[in-house]
Amino acid sequence: MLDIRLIREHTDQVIARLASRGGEAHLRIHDILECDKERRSAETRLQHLQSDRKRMSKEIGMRKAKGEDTSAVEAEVRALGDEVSHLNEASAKLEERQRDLLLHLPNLPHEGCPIGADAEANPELRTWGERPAFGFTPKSHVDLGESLGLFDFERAAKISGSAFVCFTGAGARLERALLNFLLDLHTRENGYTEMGVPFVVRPEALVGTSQLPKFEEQLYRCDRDELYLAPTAEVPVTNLHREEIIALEQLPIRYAAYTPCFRREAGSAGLGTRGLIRMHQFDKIELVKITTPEESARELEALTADAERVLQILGLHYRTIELCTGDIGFGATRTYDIEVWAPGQNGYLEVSSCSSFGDFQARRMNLRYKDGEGKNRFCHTINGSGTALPRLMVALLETFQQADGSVLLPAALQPYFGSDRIG
RNA sequence: GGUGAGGUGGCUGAGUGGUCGAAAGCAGCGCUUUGCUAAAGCGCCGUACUCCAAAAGGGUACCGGGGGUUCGAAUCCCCCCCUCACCGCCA
Repeated sequence: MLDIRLIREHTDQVIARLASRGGEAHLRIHDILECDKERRSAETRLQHLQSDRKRMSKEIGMRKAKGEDTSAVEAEVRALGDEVSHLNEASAKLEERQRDLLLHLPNLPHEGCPIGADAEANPELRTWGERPAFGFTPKSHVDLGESLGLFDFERAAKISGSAFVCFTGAGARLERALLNFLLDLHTRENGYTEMGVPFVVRPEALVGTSQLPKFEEQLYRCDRDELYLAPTAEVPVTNLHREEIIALEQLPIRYAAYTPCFRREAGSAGLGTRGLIRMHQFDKIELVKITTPEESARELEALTADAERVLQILGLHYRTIELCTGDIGFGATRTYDIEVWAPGQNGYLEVSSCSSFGDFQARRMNLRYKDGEGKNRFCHTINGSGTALPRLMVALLETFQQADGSVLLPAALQPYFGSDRIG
């Protein structure tokens, strides 16, 4: 959520930066300012009336204590009370409208965020490793999975519908090995605290991290209980500290958490295709940081490096790109995507999206810290996948497949999997 | 799911329908005293919004959340949420 004062005082810059996203968000600024103006004027009038009422009521109290008759004043205040409640209602409505407008407004892209219309304009920042060469035509993970018995899409569809998977035998073990490997890496070597969080969350939490109110159709909802299935661990983990004021010494907070992620993927391209690349449910390790404005840029770089390290240790070729203003997510102010090479797809797959949100989420969830001068300020929040599991598995299987159809696992994974190869 | 107890400022903890944004203590900040430490004394010490060009300074709201009664609610009434305890059910 953007600060209404920022919008009020730097209107032109806000409009310009929102416009750089494309879309129509910047066109709503005018309405928001109008609403703000109306709201403040209503509030001021209301406060004057309340002040009068308060003063007169006190007077009634004092005069009653002296045994004087107060019926005339009481009638006067009663009339005032009606006016107060009307104005109060009007002012509350305006405030709600303003909040709703602000909640639908995306974050401002960071000054350093490259300007561009769409994904085509995302600059590549760096690559690591090289595309593996094969003496044969590399297979897709779908074919490898079939011949090695790693997963079963048909039976998953039988129980849950399309775009779900059932990991079987060695596939299930590989999934579990990856989870443990990733959590151990981030907690033992990269300095994150492991968290095990609920997978089902209240709407407020989703408003906090900005999946709601705008992206409701992407979420699985449990109507009876007003709960949603978490689309990413970002939601439960970042919201752990909502409504809190954190002591400066406790920052930065760094969490790593495993959760399954549930996404309806309404309208997504590629949902119908077979394979592990886009599913309604998938496992992910998420890295979340809560920090100060001063440290947030550095912490984003460090978090991105922590995610990249996963691919380096596994020996997987990848590239890191930065999302341009036209492609960056709703709440993000700056985003790096890490894309791993998948030979069977002959293309890169996004396995991690590392973003800084500035104080955008913190404002929504009222997450603050006490600075050196004892002032309460909004925190900055950062998160990124470290990493998504199915696509990592795709890259592993496709990269390390052998001519005989088996898959040789990287050394770091072998103790977790309990063997050096599949098949 | 049932019953009971409770939710007050950073913490502990008072609070009569009226002058309560809220006693007191602790913690924190500043000053004084002291050779230093300790101690004592005095003062300051919530958040959000809003008015004023800004500062200074006003104002309003907030005692878990939302409604209601009243001229006036932390205090009375209703609904909800949360915490704790016990019971039931259950992995």
